[in-house]
Amino acid sequence: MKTSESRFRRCMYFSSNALARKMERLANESWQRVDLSPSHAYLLMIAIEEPGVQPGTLAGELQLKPSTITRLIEKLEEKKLVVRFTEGKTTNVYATPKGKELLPQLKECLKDFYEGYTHVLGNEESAKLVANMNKLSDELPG
Amino acid sequence: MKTSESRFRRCMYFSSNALARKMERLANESWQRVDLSPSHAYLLMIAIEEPGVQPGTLAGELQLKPSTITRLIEKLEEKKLVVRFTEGKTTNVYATPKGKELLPQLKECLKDFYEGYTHVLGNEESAKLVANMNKLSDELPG
DNA sequence: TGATTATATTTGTATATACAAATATATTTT
DNA sequence: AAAATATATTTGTATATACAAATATAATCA
Repeated sequence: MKTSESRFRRCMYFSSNALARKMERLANESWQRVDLSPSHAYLLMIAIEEPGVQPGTLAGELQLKPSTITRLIEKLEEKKLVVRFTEGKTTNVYATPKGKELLPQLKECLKDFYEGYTHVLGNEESAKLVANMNKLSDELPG
Repeated sequence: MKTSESRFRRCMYFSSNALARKMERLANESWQRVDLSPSHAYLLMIAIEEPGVQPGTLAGELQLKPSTITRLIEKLEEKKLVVRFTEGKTTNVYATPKGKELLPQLKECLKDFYEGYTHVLGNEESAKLVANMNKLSDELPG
């Protein structure tokens, strides 16, 4: 059944969740080539472009909770794609050479992903949709 | 950091996920009064209004996978809010009297939830946003 | 009618994320 | 400088959902 045919087609709860899951699925496919989940891939990209970035900053950029960031970094460390140095209360995250090598592939995946969804609504409409989702997100409590 | 300030503010992956999580949070608050998660509450509402509804139908209406529906029903059965009768390959789900009693409260929660987000963009813009999210969802593969 | 295929549901396991509490350090106040 | 407070991160645990395989039944075909 299509979302637009469900009895809850006017409910943002279902629409936003259904869309997010579709996007998750699409993004997973896009980053499968580098064997990373989308969130891991985005985190790695930031760590490459912003050496020494701290978990708190990553949480802000990725719109995730600090505890989630810790878990993401752990996995990337296991894969030897980033390293973490803790000094005092702060932690700095750096991409390893192995991680940095992935950058061109990561950018390719990103491009594929964007193309995977922008063609549906077109460039302009997609941008508007994202902007409205952001507006709502930002003005909602929490 | 606001979504609109993140370096990925133009990326649907983050926008849709961030919005869905905000909605999840808001919805959880709305249905806390009846001690149900939003998905459980919506499932119960359908079971009340459509006695004997089958898991497959619920999956379509709620935009969730059948396996997820099974898990939701299990929990509602534990709480004695629905019962399930299996005959052959089909299963029918019915709200119990205890479940039916909740209907007025469920509708109240639903109303609160809607009000919780529609005021941000206004009625019309909210409707448009939902419609666009549905359109994208429906036309995406998967 | 027996074999094959299709449909409906459930079960075992995995992923993505969050909440709350714990830890550790830094900053401010008195 | 000691006490109180604030900040950054991690850890233990929980939730929501999905995937893949298993189970069970029904429908179709040969």
